[in-house]
Amino acid sequence: MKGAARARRRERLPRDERMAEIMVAARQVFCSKGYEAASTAEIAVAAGVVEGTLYRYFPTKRDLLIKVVEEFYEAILSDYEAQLKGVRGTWNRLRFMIWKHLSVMHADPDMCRLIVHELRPWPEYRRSRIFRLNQRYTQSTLAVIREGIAGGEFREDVPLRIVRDMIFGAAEHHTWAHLRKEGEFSPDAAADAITNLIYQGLERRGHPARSSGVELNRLERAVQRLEGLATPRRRKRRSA
Amino acid sequence: MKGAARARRRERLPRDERMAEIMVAARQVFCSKGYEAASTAEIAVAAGVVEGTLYRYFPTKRDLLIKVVEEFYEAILSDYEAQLKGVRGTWNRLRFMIWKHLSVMHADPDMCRLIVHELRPWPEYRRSRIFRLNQRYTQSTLAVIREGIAGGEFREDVPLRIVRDMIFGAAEHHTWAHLRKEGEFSPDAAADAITNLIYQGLERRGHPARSSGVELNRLERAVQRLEGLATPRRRKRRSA
Amino acid sequence: MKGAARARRRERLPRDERMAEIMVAARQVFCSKGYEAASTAEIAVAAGVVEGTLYRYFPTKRDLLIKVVEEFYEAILSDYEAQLKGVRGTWNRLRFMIWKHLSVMHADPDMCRLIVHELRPWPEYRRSRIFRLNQRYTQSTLAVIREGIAGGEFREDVPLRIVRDMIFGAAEHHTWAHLRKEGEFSPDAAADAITNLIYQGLERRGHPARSSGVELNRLERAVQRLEGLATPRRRKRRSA
Amino acid sequence: MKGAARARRRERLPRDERMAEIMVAARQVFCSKGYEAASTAEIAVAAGVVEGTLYRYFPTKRDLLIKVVEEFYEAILSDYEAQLKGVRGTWNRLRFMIWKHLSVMHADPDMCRLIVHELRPWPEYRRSRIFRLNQRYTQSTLAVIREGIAGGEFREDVPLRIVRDMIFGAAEHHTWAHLRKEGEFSPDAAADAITNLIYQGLERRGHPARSSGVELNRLERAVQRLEGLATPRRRKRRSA
DNA sequence: GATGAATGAGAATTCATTCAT
DNA sequence: GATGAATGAATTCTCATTCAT
Repeated sequence: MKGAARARRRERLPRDERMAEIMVAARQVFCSKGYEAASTAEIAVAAGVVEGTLYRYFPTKRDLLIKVVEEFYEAILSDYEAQLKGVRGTWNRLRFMIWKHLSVMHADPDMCRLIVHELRPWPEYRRSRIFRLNQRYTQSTLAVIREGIAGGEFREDVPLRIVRDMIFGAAEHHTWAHLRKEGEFSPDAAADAITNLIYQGLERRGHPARSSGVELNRLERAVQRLEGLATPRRRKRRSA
Repeated sequence: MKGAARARRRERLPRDERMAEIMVAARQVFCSKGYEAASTAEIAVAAGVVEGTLYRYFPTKRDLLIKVVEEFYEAILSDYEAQLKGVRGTWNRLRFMIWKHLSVMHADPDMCRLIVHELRPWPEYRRSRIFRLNQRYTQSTLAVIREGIAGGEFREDVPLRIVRDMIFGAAEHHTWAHLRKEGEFSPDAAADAITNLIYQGLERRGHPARSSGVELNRLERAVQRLEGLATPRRRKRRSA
Repeated sequence: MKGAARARRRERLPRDERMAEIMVAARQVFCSKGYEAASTAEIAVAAGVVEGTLYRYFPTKRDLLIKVVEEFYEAILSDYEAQLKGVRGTWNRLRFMIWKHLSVMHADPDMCRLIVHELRPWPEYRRSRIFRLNQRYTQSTLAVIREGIAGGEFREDVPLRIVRDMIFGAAEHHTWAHLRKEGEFSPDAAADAITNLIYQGLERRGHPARSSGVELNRLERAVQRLEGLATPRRRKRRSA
Repeated sequence: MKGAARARRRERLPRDERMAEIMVAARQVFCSKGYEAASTAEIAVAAGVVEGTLYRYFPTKRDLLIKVVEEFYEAILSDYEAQLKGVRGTWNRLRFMIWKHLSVMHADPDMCRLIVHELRPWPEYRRSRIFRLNQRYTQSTLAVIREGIAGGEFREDVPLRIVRDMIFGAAEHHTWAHLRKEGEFSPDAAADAITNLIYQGLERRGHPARSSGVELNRLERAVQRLEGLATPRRRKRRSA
């Protein structure tokens, strides 16, 4: 054992690779035990290095978590803007953003719990890149709402901040049990329900002059859904 | 000095009073420093007892927090049901529940942060009385929605869980910065906006215009069939 | 062994006694190994308690050293002022102070090394009680000099600070090797020599012979004038 | 960026130059942070090399400090013996040595603190070249005293070691606050005061047969000062 | 009922030094 | 000659909880 350890000792890796290995190990340990319960000793063992080596790459345990989460976030957000471009129609675009958000929480509940319950309450969170990445995502979602307003689908007096809070708050609340491994949820169904509720909640109402607006709106939405189906990428995702 | 301390020491209090004193002290310390950072030593000092005494009343520090929060919750929820009885109209009743929730978060951000960020993530939370008290509050809110449905104001296919998640998720998201002392919000304005959005989102559409809805409905059903043909899985989910 | 340790475990002592025991142990360990090399673990073992207990009495290892040194200092200085009262004559009184200082260094070289080499260089030293205790001792010594001036034994232009620096600096320099256990010295002989040198250095000159000093003084003033002409700046300094 | 770093890396320097660069960097880091707080990593960065390179030139961090200090010492002491030759008269020669010592401490307090507080307490100090260089300086100073004895100016029973301790101890004590950046001092004024005190303390006293010795001594000193003024080098320094 | 002395098992972090490349 | 990745032992301080008095 000791011999093996010794042998291992001089397994030199380029900086980037070692860093990646540590981050993989850290992610796994953090996710399975939570930040506090994860000890640097355990992470080091999982990474196949000694504790001291960790500190050559990350100044503190906290920083290590932050880097791990940043990496995760970047991977997640890297292409959603591109994907969004392929989706047409306000309802579909809105649903795409909501569904995407829910899907991430569904696919990686441990990591999301880590972010939501451990990292986000930290004071430094608001100065972190994660916060900014998150803001970008949020803004993209609100941009869709703004398009809806500009296009006349939505009322003009939409309280954007509240809408944002409703969408992301609902997602968080809805996935709560799942993040704790105490329940399940369907990203699809939830995305539909949230999107519908928000959509109808923001919809421009029939002025006296648009008496039949309600039904027309419904028709419009049906058409939009068809448009959405016509978008190849959307379809792929849907069937995934 | 020593004499005074000695004198103090003999201040025997009835069990209830001592307990109350400890809880007051604990609440103050927990709120100002957070659960982890609050030490039993500090709480003991604030309560004017020694650490050992704490353990005569509360088996663990965790239990102490739970008791403190329970007390807070009970005080908050004690009369809202009575108050709700005095409010008429679905919109008003809904707004009352939302506003009440937001007001508590506005008035006592420290305690709410404690609940939301510290206590709720605990595994034992779902078995705690706080959870059940919270459920009762939640159910009361949903009861208002159900009344709306029963009264014909709201659609019949309202996804109640999602509505609940939107309301409470929105409240949480909206007050996030305030709980961290990094921002402010208006309970009134937020309650209005959330209520409006939810209300409109759930509203049954076009009663008077119902007459001309028939063909449109047929049309929409046709569209839905088309969608179903295009993405079989989607349909399955939707009907789930 | 473990059984014995367990048995020991509940050996409860009043606060003062336990504190005293820890300080005795700490003093011994600090003295024999130096501050840095002394580990809290070792001190705890020597004191017969666990490490945690140390921290119930002293907030940090540094504080522990400070308290240990303070106690030592107080014991040393407690009665020297009384003792000084029993000594008559400037030379004797001066010698007493110097001898006392040297004697302490002779008797407790480890502790003195600790103070001189470890504690004194710390930034907090000047705000410590030790510093003030030391000042008091220093002042008492200078008071003797002042008496000598007042009594006409010493010149009136004695540079007190420099005298202080010479006395205590000499003591430190002279005992240097001894504190390092690399040499010996005689407090008596050293006290004599230092006292004599200081005494003669401060002595007022030629009272009886004063009569013939007049012309010589004139001569010297002339020389000083010459000097002043040669190096104007120098003169300025000197007269400052 | 990376390219530049690579380019830099190949900057092969002759052994001496690299060594010199490292020593300059080390000196700066040691002086500003102290020995313990200075990390080899920081020194390496300051020197523009990697840590490993340091160890190609200096076996340990301790050795590096020693070398740095040795270099400093040699530069300081290189010409003082020559300079001393240009100074005439016991008083002046003595003052020159003291003033020189004080001036170094005034000019380079960081380095002196390093020597006095960090390096000198080390066990290896007495075996280091610095110790011997220092001894040489000390001996030169005592040589001046010996000249004074030989010339009849000083008593014959002068305790040389004590005189040495008084001079250098006084210097150290007097500069103490300055080395800690907590105070100032004037090398000129201090040199005058110390020299005078030592001089008078060692002065041969009027035997009965030399009743007027006191005044003559004063005259002698005045003359000596004149001699000092006649020495060109001395004068330069003085007026500097 | 109250005290308060004592526990004890960590856990994160530091950094001089080595040596394969 | 220079690199720079990796080591690894060592250390202070924390604090909820216990239990003899």
